[in-house]
Formats: sequence, structure tokens, C-alpha cells
Amino acid sequence: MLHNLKENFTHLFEEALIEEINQVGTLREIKEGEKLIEIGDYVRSMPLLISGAVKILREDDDGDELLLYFLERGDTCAMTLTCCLGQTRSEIRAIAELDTTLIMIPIQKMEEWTGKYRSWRNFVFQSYHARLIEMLETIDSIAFFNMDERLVKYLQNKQKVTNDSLINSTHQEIAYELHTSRVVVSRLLKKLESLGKIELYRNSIKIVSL
Amino acid sequence: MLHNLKENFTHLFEEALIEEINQVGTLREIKEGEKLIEIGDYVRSMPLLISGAVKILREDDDGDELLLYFLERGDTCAMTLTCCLGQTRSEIRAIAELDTTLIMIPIQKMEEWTGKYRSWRNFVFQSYHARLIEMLETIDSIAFFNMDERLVKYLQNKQKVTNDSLINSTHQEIAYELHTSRVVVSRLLKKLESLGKIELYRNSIKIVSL
DNA sequence: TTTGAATTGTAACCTTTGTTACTGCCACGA
DNA sequence: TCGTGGCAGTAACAAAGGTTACAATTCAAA
Repeated sequence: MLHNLKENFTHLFEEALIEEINQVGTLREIKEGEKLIEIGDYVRSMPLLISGAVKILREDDDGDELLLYFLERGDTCAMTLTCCLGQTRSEIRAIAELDTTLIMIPIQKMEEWTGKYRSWRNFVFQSYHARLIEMLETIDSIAFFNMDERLVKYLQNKQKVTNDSLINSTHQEIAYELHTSRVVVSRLLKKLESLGKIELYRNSIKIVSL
Repeated sequence: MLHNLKENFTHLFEEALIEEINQVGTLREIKEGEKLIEIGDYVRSMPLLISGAVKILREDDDGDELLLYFLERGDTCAMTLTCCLGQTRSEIRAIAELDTTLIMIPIQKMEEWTGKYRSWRNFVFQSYHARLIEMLETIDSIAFFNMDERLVKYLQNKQKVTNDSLINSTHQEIAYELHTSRVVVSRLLKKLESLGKIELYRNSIKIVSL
């Protein structure tokens, strides 16, 4: 784990902090599709992403979902941060988008380190800022763009996060994450295909040029 | 100012911090409608709300707006926080919803106090958390609800923030903040009136029972 | 090999929202 | 008092997106 830590966080954390994380943190591997946090959960530790990606989802009253954003290498979950401190329940669901490695840090350390390490404080503030910005982008997408544009953004985002121009999703899965219906997704994907921007296969989509 | 501070922040901040705020903060009064922060501004000080209310707006590429949330007594602006630390430009616009009193704190103190005062750290984290939650609610509204429901929420919210069941807004103003058109707002308001939930007047709306 | 479930394509239709256009009304200042 | 501009009501229409239904295809399990 020390190796992982140094590789990913040396530029962020001072030596002593890296050492402490190494002491109290536990390495955790999660498989693609595995659930990390459920809505309503009490959160007892905070994740630092070493590799992979985690998608953060919001749910409506009918149980339907909306993708908020992805966490990637070097990120942490801002929701978790405050849930820890405030002892409130999680407002979001977190699911591994890829096979993912993380370091889990017990919440007691959060408070302690915030007083002790300047680099930790900066990291936490940076994380909050990044998440707020991502939330703003999500709001922009929903409020200012039509579904066809949102779908393109979604595909681009997916390509970036997975680093793969072949997206292994069904139309239904995409519909869930955009909070729309399968028929609408099929319709718009077909239009993108006819424009030569993607190619459609069963259970997957090849991005040609978006 | 010391009086204001003690009245509003004694339960939050330790004595020594209140004293410091009193030393370095400056009191500022802004009139309803006055702009506090514009998109793209560099932010050089951080506001603590003593009284009144401030609305936070996002803008799309066409210059049209969307209301994100209100700040009230005891709140601070989470965007400002990180803009200060990260030296980035403001992503949002802030306009006084009512006549508002705030204490402006120079950004240099931010960093210092975060290391020095536990109560300040907690306040900052609380603020971030509150803002994230409000952003989530905004996302819920836009993504999960129809315009008629969003309009009702908007009116309820406005009533709560202004503490007045008479809302002094034109249909056009409401349309801007909900990012829709005046005709749509007029249509839906008329429907609410015919249901006996509101009464419509020129330049104002009386909330009867929502 | 057969069966059944999951996936995709597509048509037809409905609802919601956005757009355009025109009207009447009110308020304020010339 | 008369215009003028802002505000609100409403009709007619357009566009986007959601719903239902059904057919065709694929794939894995029995």
C-alpha cells in the first residue's frame, strides 16, 4: 500500500501524513458493478481512489437513478467527508464503474488530520471544490441541454473514464443513468449512428468520432 | 458589528475567533437586487450573512439564468470559499434577494483560521455540506420534477426566504430563475389560481395555500 | 435443439414544454 | 390627457421527450 500511496499522493501529502495513512488505512479492491455506498448508509470510513473509477448516483422517489459524476484516481468522495463529520446518512449511491482500488481511512482520523496537516486540509478543500464544480456541470447538462446533447456528453465521459472507445452498456443502462427511457436512448443512438459518429452493437457501442 | 457577531455566531465560534472576526471583518450592507458576485470575478473576501438573503444563480451560454439556491442568516458562500483558496474565478452570480447585511472577511484569514480554530473548520465543513445538499435538491427538482411542481417549490421557497406570502415578482422574473419562458409560467400560475392555491395581481402573487 | 429472456428497432401516439403572435390592461411621464 | 412601455392572458402551433406496443434478433440455459 505504501507503494500505491507514494505513487499517487506524494505530490499532495507531506511525508509524515503518507506514513500515517499507511498505518491506519486499509486497502480495498472492488469489482466493477460492486456497490460501495448505498443511499441511507451511515459512512464509517473515507475512500481515497488509487485506481479505477466510481460512479455517483442520485435516486428519485420512484427508485429511478441519475448519474451525477465519476470519481477517479486521486479523488475522494465529498459526500462521505461531510457524512462522516456530521454523522448524517449518505444522500447518494456509489458503484464501481471499473475494477477499483481504494484506501479506506477511518473517520476519526479526518478530524485529527484536518487540524494537524495543512496538506490534508488543502486536499479536503480541493475535493469539495472539485465536487461542487462537477455538480454544477451536472446541473448545466440537465437544465440547459437537450437529451441528444446530454447523451453525447455521457458517451464522451464514459469513454474518458474507462479509457476505451468501446462502451459496454445496454441502451437500458444508459437510460437509467440519464434518467430517461430506453426508447428515447435507442432513438437518439440510432440518429448518432446514421451520422457516422458511433457504431451500434449488441451490448456495446463503438465511438467513432463525437 | 460585535453585537451582530455575538448574536448570530456565538453558538458556532469560540470567543477568540469572534474577537478576530470583529478585528479584521468589515460590515457591508447591500440593497435588494444589488449584485454581490458576478460570474468570472476573482473573489477577494468571504461573506458571512448576518441578515437578509442572497440568491445564487448559474448562467447558460445564451446568458439565461437558473436559480440554484438561497443563502440566509448564518450561511456563507461555499463557492467563494474555494475560489479564495484556489484562486479561481467565480462560477456563479450572487444577488441580494432582500436588503442584506454581511461581514466580509479577507481571504488571507481563511487559511490561517482553518489551522487555528476548530470551530472555524467545522463551520467551513458544515457550509460545504449544506451547499452540496442544496445542489442535490436543485438537481432533484430539475431532473425529477415537472415545471408545475418546480414552480410550486419555487413559490414555497420564496415565501420562506422572504417570510412573506406576497411575492413581488413578475412572471418574466420567475421564468428567468426557473430557466423557462414567461408564457409557461403564466399558464401554470393561472392553473394554480384556478385551484385556489394562489391569487394573481400585477407584479405580485399572493400565496393562499400551497 | 428448443425455449425463454434480454436486447434492439420502430411506429404510433400523448404529454409537456417552448415559441410566436396578438390582445387588453395598467402606470407613469410628457 | 395621451401615449408608451411593461405586464399578463391566451390561442395556435411546434418540438422534445415519454409511453405503449410489437416484431426481430441474439444468446444462454435447459
